[in-house]
Amino acid sequence: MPPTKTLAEPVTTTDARDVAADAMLSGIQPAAIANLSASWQKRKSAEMQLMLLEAAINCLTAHGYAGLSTQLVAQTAKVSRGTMAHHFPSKMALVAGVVDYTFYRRMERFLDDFRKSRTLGSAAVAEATDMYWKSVQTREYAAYLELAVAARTAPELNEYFQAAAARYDRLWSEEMVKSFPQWKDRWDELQLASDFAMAAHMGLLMSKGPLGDGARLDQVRKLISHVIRLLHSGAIKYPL
Amino acid sequence: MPPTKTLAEPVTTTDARDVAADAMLSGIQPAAIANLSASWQKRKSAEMQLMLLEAAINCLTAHGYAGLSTQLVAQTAKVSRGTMAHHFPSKMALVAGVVDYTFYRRMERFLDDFRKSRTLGSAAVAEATDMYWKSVQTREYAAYLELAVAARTAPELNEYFQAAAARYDRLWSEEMVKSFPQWKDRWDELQLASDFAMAAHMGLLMSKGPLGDGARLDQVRKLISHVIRLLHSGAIKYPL
DNA sequence: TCGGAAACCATCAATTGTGCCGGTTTTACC
DNA sequence: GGTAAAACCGGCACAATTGATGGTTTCCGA
Repeated sequence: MPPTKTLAEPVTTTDARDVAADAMLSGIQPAAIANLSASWQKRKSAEMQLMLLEAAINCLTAHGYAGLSTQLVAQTAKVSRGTMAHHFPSKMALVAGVVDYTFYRRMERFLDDFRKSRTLGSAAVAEATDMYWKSVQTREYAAYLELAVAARTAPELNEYFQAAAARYDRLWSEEMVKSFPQWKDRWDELQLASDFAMAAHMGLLMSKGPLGDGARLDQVRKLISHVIRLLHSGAIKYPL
Repeated sequence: MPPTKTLAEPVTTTDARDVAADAMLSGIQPAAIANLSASWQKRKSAEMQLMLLEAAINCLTAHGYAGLSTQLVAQTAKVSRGTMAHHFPSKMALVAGVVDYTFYRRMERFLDDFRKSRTLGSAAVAEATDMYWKSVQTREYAAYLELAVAARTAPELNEYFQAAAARYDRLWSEEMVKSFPQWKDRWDELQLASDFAMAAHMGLLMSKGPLGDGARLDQVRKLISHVIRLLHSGAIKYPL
């Protein structure tokens, strides 16, 4: 197969793309999603778990980690609390499930958008940056943010979160190398650009309040995008 | 006087600097701090309030907003819960107090450090950036982060937080203009640099976990600093 | 088909958090 | 010097949350 082509080519069918995404994502795929293709009991269980995880994400984005209670999640998912206890024995088990699920969904959604429209050269960098900013404004990312902050002060959650983040980071790195072969020989620089994009966009999201969601926010967004392009073009040479 | 020396020099008196800082900070100074100079009863009340606010900040940094309880704060401050209720009738009143106090302390601490060592030209920009990064790694900033995230999903807190943030932003802008007169005629650019610094450093702090506190983190930090310098030197022209 | 496992639900006990009250000591003011 | 106010303390009642138990229905596999 032609290794340099697999990327620019819009791929033949959506199946092929899904397969590619699955191959990339299989490393962090939650068990519940895999079990969606099993039969009745396992499938029902998987569907229920996904429903509960979705409900938990909704609760997280709406009321924050502080406002997250098992009662609220069960109520949002419209199931009894006893049922939820059957699938997630403790609150921590639920939160851990949300961590894995959120990382997975975030990666999946970004890859889906990113692979759909594939431009070439430096324009691809700008487009990827825009897409990342878009992905940061989703429900899943809001939940991720809550968990990331909560993990800073909750030792048990932190342990689980860090492990998941490390797996996610490894996969993300692979994807970046695969998506930007022009940068392949300058790996450190690509990583720097990626790290910068993540940090800056996260901070930008959190600055939405003070910056007022208007022109100021947009200027910072453009600056971030500009910097990433400068990094890509070699105008900012590495190491600094 | 030799302007390049002011940095190493421990300044004449602390009074002169404090007065300058007070003039700048008086706009957001909490009542409790002002009342520190009153007599007995009012002073005792102010001291108690400050003690409680400090205890609340400690609880916030140690257990997060989700783990913040009035019991824990009272226990940390080593006073009875009834006493705390006398000074802060409700939990919300306490949190509101922490918001004001945190903003004030953050500004005060940065200005204190910043005014102490004053270099000139583009070096001042780099130094200010380093100082800001340092200020982001403090206890007060951790508490601020918790409140900022919590405000995203707690309407009542959000209202209070936004108002405080707006006041803080106004003061910060004045300070920037005063501190970087070279930039005075390019106000939009200075504001952009300031907004970028805030957002990027906040994101960087939150990325400490995934980035592992090592070389990767440091590279991003250097990149941020570099961008701000480019902005200052005019190498990145505005508007973008 | 039949025994067992899994999905599902209602409820209880224990803990914790918040707000509010009465009561005591200390300070301020006339 | 005496009265009122404020600083300070302990405890109660109410609500909310978590984990765990008992019991019913539905589905899988031998």
